[in-house]
Amino acid sequence: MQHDLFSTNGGSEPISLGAQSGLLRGFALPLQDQLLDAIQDIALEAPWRQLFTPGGKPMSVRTTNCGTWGWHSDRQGYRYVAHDPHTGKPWPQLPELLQQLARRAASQLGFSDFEADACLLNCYEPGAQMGLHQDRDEQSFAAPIVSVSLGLPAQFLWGGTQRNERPARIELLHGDVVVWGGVDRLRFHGVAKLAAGKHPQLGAQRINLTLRHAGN
DNA sequence: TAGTGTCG
DNA sequence: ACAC
Repeated sequence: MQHDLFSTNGGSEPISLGAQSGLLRGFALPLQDQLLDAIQDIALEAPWRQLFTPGGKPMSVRTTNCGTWGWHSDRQGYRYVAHDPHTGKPWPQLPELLQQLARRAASQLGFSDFEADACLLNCYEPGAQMGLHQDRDEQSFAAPIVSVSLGLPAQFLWGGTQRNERPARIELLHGDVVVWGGVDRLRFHGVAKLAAGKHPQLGAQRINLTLRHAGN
């Protein structure tokens, strides 16, 4: 049978962030232990590493990937790669558990049959941040973006399609899932500098999982 | 321009 | 908030 892992939070209404985007509060909570185990396994195969922007500046998050495609950044630019530049091996497999979580979350926002082929994992420690940007390295923008928050709370910066629009600040908590697609697919977004704190499971860090359909 | 530094 |  199809498990009821989502029975606790899967039924709550999304908080609207736009016409085709929303926040699912606590959506991933029923899976938290399994998600944390999966992340540990991924990091054993594909270690956390620091990436650099094309301008040569270090990003403040630590990054790894799982799935067919992994997001990578260096002097050459932003792109998806099939092999981990650090190990030369393919990225770890995307856990079925994560695939199902993403599919279910996307479905809640009206995006049916979402199939992630890329999962970017970003680890934030206090002081880390992510500047406003668009997710535009994927081959098509037809599929939505699904973003899972674990660990310390963060202020999500939710902007418009134009960079000059002032972003809203939305607190994201452990277990929250944000989905955006359609007319909201190219919205600028980011994460404000992470405040100090300790999470019961993750300690002084926040891990964000971004699930995307990057390839064909 | 997924960055930092500077100015109201 | 904005310039680069």
